[in-house]
Amino acid sequence: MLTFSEENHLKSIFHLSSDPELGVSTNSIADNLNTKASSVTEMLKKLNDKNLIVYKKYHGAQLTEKGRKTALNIIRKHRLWEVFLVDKLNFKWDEVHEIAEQLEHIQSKKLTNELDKFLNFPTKDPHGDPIPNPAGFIKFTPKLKLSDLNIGETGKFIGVKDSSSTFLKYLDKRQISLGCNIKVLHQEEFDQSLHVGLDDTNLTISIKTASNLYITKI
Amino acid sequence: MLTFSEENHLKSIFHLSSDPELGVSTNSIADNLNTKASSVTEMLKKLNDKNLIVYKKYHGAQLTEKGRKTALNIIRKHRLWEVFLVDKLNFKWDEVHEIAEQLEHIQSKKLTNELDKFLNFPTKDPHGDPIPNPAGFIKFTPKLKLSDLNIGETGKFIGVKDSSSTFLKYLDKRQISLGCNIKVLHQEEFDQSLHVGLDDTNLTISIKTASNLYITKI
DNA sequence: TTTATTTTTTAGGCTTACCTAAAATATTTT
DNA sequence: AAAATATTTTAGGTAAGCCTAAAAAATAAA
Repeated sequence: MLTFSEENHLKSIFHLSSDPELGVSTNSIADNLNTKASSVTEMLKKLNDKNLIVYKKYHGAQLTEKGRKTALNIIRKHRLWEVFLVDKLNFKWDEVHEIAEQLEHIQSKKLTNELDKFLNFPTKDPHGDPIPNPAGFIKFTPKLKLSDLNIGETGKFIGVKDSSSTFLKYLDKRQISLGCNIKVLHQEEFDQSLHVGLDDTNLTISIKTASNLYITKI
Repeated sequence: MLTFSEENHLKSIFHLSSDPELGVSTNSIADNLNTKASSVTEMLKKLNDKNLIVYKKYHGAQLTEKGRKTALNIIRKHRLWEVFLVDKLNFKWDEVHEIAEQLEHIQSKKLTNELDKFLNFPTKDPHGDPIPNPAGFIKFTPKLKLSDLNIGETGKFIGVKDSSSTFLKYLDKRQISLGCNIKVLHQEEFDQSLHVGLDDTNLTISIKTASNLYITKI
């Protein structure tokens, strides 16, 4: 049985592992968890002793298979609870993260699996992120950003990079919602902002917004 | 914001307060929470400083109005989650307590109230215990035990005193379930065991079992 | 109403998970 | 490759929540 803090560190390492070959740096974990590097160092030693990560002084941390499975189980719970909150309890997609951060630590295999069944085995959370299966398998879809498209191309909006409540609410306001098709019509030279077509309307979005929208080309 | 330990102490004091005039003893709380008296003393001081209880050295603890409201909110969450687990996720009534002990600490007013709505505003948990409303009001029903009935009287089974998984599973096995009517037919002189009528069948139950079944006379 | 027993509190320790400041190591720049 | 900078670790400290053992107070028994 792991503590909340141990679980949070594992989750953090998972999210920060872009290249599984490279170690995740102490500072980046500290940033991610709003703690200090010295606290992280301490925790890395402990997780290493528990065979959840491989940690070499001054060279960051990598998840072991056991650690990865553990992290994915926490992420599975987090995302299932998010689906529950949105689909069953009338929450908006910008309101669920904090609560899921609490719920993800609840220990009960049966609970997780029954919840999964109750929700009809969802494959994505409300932000478009994939939900790992009970065995810890997760299906990644290649992540193209809207800003990567060329003029004239169309993408289907499948996820957000920034999932802050601020950004999510902004998308709501502009009626940009998961699953919609976005066609890049034109790019302003001055500030790189994009004119895009969405359903029957046209709108202008900043390059910053565009680079936070994940899409698949269609 | 209270810690889990603070919340558990408040809940414990609430459950142990038979007479609201009398203080709850340090030892009884320690027993209830599986800790030691010295740990409880420490916590009582802290809860007293936070105006959640009134604590006088050597004279136990009593909840203040604020403490009572806080305790009832935790109990509300606990019981709503129990209903959720049984009604929506196929849990049995003997499987829900441990998980609800975890879920009761989740902080989100909106979550609690939406869950309440989702469950159709239940008034009782799966063991027959009343669910406090959002304002912290709880409706107690007078608790008569089956063992209090006279021969020939009938009671409706409305709750359990002992809610251990062992006892609950035993009741399942004997098909004694919440809401059923039980008529006391005869009492053995030798061991006080009761012959009772339940639906179309007769069965014998020990006096210990009978004194753990709450009923209302009908 | 003393004495014995039980209950509760105090004193002092331990572990976890934080922290700051200083030292050690790694990385980047010149 | 030496110096400057950035990163990471170590050393030492704090608060919460637990513990054991001893002291103090309350309660029960003689």
